Amino acid sequence: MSDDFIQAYRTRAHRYPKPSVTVDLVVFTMLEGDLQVLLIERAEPPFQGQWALPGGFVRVGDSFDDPGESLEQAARRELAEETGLALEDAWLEQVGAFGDPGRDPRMRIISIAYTALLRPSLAPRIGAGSDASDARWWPMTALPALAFDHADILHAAHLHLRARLYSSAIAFELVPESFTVAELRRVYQAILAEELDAGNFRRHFRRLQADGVLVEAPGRRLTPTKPAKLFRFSGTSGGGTSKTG
Amino acid sequence: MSDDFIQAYRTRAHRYPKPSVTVDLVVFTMLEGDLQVLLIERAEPPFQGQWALPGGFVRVGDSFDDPGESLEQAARRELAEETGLALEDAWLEQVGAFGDPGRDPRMRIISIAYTALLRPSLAPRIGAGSDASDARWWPMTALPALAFDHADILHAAHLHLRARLYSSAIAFELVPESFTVAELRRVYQAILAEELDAGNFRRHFRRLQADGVLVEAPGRRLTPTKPAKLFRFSGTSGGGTSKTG
DNA sequence: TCAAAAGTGTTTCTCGTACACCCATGT
DNA sequence: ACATGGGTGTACGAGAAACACTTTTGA
Repeated sequence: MSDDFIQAYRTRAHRYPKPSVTVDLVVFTMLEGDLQVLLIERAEPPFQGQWALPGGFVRVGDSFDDPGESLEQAARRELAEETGLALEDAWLEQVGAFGDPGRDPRMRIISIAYTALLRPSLAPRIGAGSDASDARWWPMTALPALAFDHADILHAAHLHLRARLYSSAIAFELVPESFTVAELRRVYQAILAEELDAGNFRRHFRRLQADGVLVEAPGRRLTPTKPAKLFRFSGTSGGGTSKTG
Repeated sequence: MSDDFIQAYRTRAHRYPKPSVTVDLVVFTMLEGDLQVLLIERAEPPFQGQWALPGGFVRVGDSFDDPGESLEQAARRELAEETGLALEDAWLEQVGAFGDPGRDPRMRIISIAYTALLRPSLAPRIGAGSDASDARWWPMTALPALAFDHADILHAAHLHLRARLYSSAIAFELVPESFTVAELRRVYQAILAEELDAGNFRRHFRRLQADGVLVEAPGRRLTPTKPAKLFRFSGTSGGGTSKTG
């Protein structure tokens, strides 16, 4: 195809106004037995002082040499920037696009939402720790009012997580390297937001063990009462990603 | 918030180049016993002469008076334009966002993919009928090479459909007003791309009937052999939509 | 010794799967 | 009469759910 054609096309396309495109992140972790989300306190209007999902603009690139980044790359970059951690292998999946006019009062912004899971061992290192930080974890059971349409996005992300809990290796992302049956069960309970029968969950656990997904790990976890056996995830996958780019 | 602030923000945001945003449609129907997709033959480069998903730019609106359209509105508008039919109540769900740099060789385009279902009674009215048309139905079992990353999008849409088959009223969208057990089964089979045991499917059907989802309809379907009972979907829902806007 | 959590077992019900079989009809 | 597809019944197994129970520890 000719450069002329490309130029003509671009001119035509530019007649239509373009939206800004951002990625928003719903970062979950397990803290204090609760499923928690990372939120940022907004320092500027609109919604000044309210809490919002972390996120930022997708880098598009304006030259032939700079093609810009993919949506998932943008999400991973934002995740690294917001948490201050190197998280190349974090679990990340796209939730969907949110683009209602008026969702941002300033201008038309279409946001691609991603859900990420942060291992609980890393979670305390962001927010809550440094007092100067405007980022902190919020338990799903006690969320503040959210800016923009972020409550909708968070809700969709939670549904996404729930839907994939049993068909994906999600739960193992929210548990220490070695974990007990009860610890994994508490992750399931936090994601599903309902109690699970300990005995029945044990059988589910057994099946995972029989399938080779889980194997025993050395040592015991000292609990308030009876010490519990330890297991670890034996999956070769380092954390899957989703359909889009 | 002040107009000054908005203006300052917009100026800042405009420093970054913006992508174009489109919606792409994966329109399925049931024709000749096969699941089929609506494709458009490209008249211009790039990918001239190849087949692609229908779609178009999201109307963003550039003034305060014109807020533009939502993503779903854009998808419905394109659906109506491409099919030439009034389809306000068609089943439509978002699949996800596709935004890899280079997916369109001309410029950075982020596309929000939607899946739609078109009743088989309406399907023959577009494509194939008028010889001047560049749109036609393609069976999923014999697809042509697709332009851009549309093969990926189509694949994701098919997965989406499969995943929601049993948890949504999808199948009833692809069947006549009254239908037989075998007709519904063939829809399931087309979507799942696998054979289903007729007897077992009948039991699934029975459950739907017991739950009040399906009710008997008057008359009989004359088949090559034994006439079959007719049923109809008794759902009050006119066709659900999904998470985003 | 008592509470609490780890860990085991049992029973019931539902559902998916496989498969054998009867029934009605056009050719 | 017979092939074809509509329609029915049975038998097995996996797994969800409810729940009673034993074991091991710290306090």
